[in-house]
Parts: sequence; C-alpha cells; structure tokens
Amino acid sequence: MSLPHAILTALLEKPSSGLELTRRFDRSIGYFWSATHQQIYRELGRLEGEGLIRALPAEQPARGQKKSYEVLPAGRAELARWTAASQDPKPQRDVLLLRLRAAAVVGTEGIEADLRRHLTLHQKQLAEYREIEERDFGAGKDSVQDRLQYLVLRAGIDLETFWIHWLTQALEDFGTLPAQEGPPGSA
Amino acid sequence: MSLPHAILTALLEKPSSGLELTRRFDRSIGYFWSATHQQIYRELGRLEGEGLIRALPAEQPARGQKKSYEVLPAGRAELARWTAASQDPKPQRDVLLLRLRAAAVVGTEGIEADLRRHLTLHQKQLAEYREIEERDFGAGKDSVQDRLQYLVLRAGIDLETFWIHWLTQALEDFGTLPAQEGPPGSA
DNA sequence: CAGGGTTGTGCAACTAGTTGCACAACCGGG
DNA sequence: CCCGGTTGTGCAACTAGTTGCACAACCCTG
Repeated sequence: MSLPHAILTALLEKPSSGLELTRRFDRSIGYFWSATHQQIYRELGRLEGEGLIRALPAEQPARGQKKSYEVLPAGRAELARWTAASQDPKPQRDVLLLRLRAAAVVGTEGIEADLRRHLTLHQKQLAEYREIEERDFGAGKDSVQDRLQYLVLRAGIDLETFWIHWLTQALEDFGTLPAQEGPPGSA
Repeated sequence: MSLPHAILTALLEKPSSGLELTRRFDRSIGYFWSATHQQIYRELGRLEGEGLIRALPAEQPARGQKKSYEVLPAGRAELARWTAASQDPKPQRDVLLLRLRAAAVVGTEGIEADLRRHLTLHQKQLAEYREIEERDFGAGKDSVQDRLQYLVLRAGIDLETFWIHWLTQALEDFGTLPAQEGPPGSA
C-alpha cells in the first residue's frame, strides 16, 4: 500500500498532472518506487475519490486535456500518519541471486554474460546518481529537506556500489571455476 | 515468474513435501525469495500439471498425508533455460526510503523509532547469516556448488552490512536535526 | 477416549502490479 | 488539409502475491 503515498509525496513536492508524475517516477522517486502511467492514473482517481487530493480547476476538463492535482489537508494527514507508522521490512526478492542459486544446481551455462550486463547497468545507474549528487547537493544545501533527500540518495549510491562490488567479485570468481555444467545427471 | 523456478531449485537440491519446502523457504532460499505455504502448494499443483515435477509414489495419498515431489527432466531443462536467459533487474522498491522522502515533506515525527527498529532487525539478520557462514562454509567447501552458494550468502551479508551502515548514519544524522515537523503549512 | 495442539494440505477472495490497447487533442510538414 | 508523430488520459484483462480460513490426520495428556 505504498503507491498512493508515493504519489502524495510527489504531489506535495509539486502539484502535477498524471503525465508529469509519470515522468518524475522515471527519475527521482521512481528510483526506489517505480510505477507505470496506468498505475498512476488509476491511483489518482482513487485518491480523488477518497478526498485526499483534488484536481486543480482547469478550463475545459475535456478528454486529452492536462489535469493537475494537489494534495488536500486530509491527504497530508494521511501521509504523515503513514510515514510515522511502524512497518516491517518486506522480505527481499532478488531474481539474480535466485538464478545463481539455481546455477549451483543446473550449471552456470550462460549466466556469466548476464552478470556482466548487470554490472554495466549498475555502473550506469551509479553514474546517474553521482550526477544528481553533484547537480543538486552541492554546498549550502543543508536544510532539513535537503539533508533527508541526500540521505535517500546516499542509500541509492551505496546500494549500486555494493552491487558493482559484488558482481565484480562474482565475475572474478567465475573466472577460476572449472568448466562444468552442474552435477552429473543433468539432462 | 520466479516462484516456480525457486521451487524447482529447492526440489533439485532435495525432493520435499509442501511443508518441507515451506520451512526451507523460511531459511536459505527464502532469504532472497520468500513465499507462503499457500503459494507453494498452489505452485506445486501447477508444476505437476505442466509435467515439470511429479509426486513421489506414497502409500495412501489421502488428505492430511505428506506428499513429496521430485523434479522431472523437463523441469530441470526449464530451470536451466530460465537460469541462462538474460533478465533485466527489476526496478527497486523500498518502502523505508520512500517514507524518508515523505518525511522530508511532512516531517520526521515518529520515523526515528522505526529506523532504530529496522537497525536491530538487520543486525539480527546479519548475525544469522554469519552463523550460516561459519556452520556451512568452513574450510574444504570449495566445490563449484559450494562456491556459488557462498557467493549468494556473501551478497546477503554485504547487503545487511550496507543497511546497518546506512541506518546508523541516518540515525546519527537525525541526532543533529533541528526539532521541527516539516515545512510550514503542515496540518 | 475426549480434547487440544501440531502437522500437513489446500481453496477462495482480495490486493497490487503488469501488459495491451484505445482514443482524443495537438502540432508539424508535405 | 490530411497524415503521422507526440502528448495526455484512461479502461480492461491478466499475473503474482497476500490474507483468511477450512479441515483431515496425528500425537500427547488428563
């Protein structure tokens, strides 16, 4: 139940239309909570129905017209409540680790190339974060908001760094593996 | 589409009944691919229907009887195919980071306690991993299988270490935050 | 041997996320 | 002026995961 709160946060940062939200979910917020435009429109409808946000009065609310939303007091209150509420961390789900575990049983055939591909993807992501860091978090950005957002960015940077590290390690390890396709008996 | 493959992997490691699988998903495999027993039973049914696994012949297959499954050649082939196939990393989803971002807008009221709670949870998890490391990966465990599984465990250890690090940092940071509940205008 | 806990299997309903598509409005060039 | 691309909004159907519950069989204890 986090998408509505992600949207509330985004709208509080800046009232937006569905498409603008979609774009922002492709950067910033989307880095740790992704969503498609279909999800976003649906959720905007719900949130409006619940009275947490409202459409900014536009001229003709015709189809194909931009429609911007802003957060109502009830929406802000709900977000504050949710933010403060204690929540258990969700159990991790990582396909790559799962695949590696599977590879231990059915053989490592083919997986190495994908590890390499993931490595470059993570490097690209890290570079993107670094760019944001330099652009948005230079000197003088030490308001509470800035510091909290920077904390989040640091998490992203450190996570990518971890993956790069781990993947590099893994690939090195693969280099020293005897060539084999898993235990005897494989089809 | 990863749960069936997680199950295939687990069954290849050792043929099991639904409940045994459930238990193993609470440790080992479940650390990076969790599943409830309901999910597992449903998936076992599907996999059997698709001819990827089969129930081991038991005495009376009555209700309330244990029913063990083993992987058929087609299942192993499917797992090998899936393992080798290139897959994009799924966009991250992390509620805690989202909440922090929200806190930047609606105030940090209440979130600190939960950060602390998460910190101890991650410490506990790390300790568990360390235990497994000592127990299962002492000297002499250097078959290909062992090394791959150790690689996966290392990822877990390093991830937990990252979170502990980051949370500690965040809490320190919070200590130096001026007491305020977000920007003016909050309800 | 009745009652309560544990083991073991499973269905049904719900929620969240994904995929595929539709369609209006606008804007530019041939 | 019409044709194709882009912008913008949205529905419908599907897939995966979660939650709640049912119920049989076993096992132990009073």
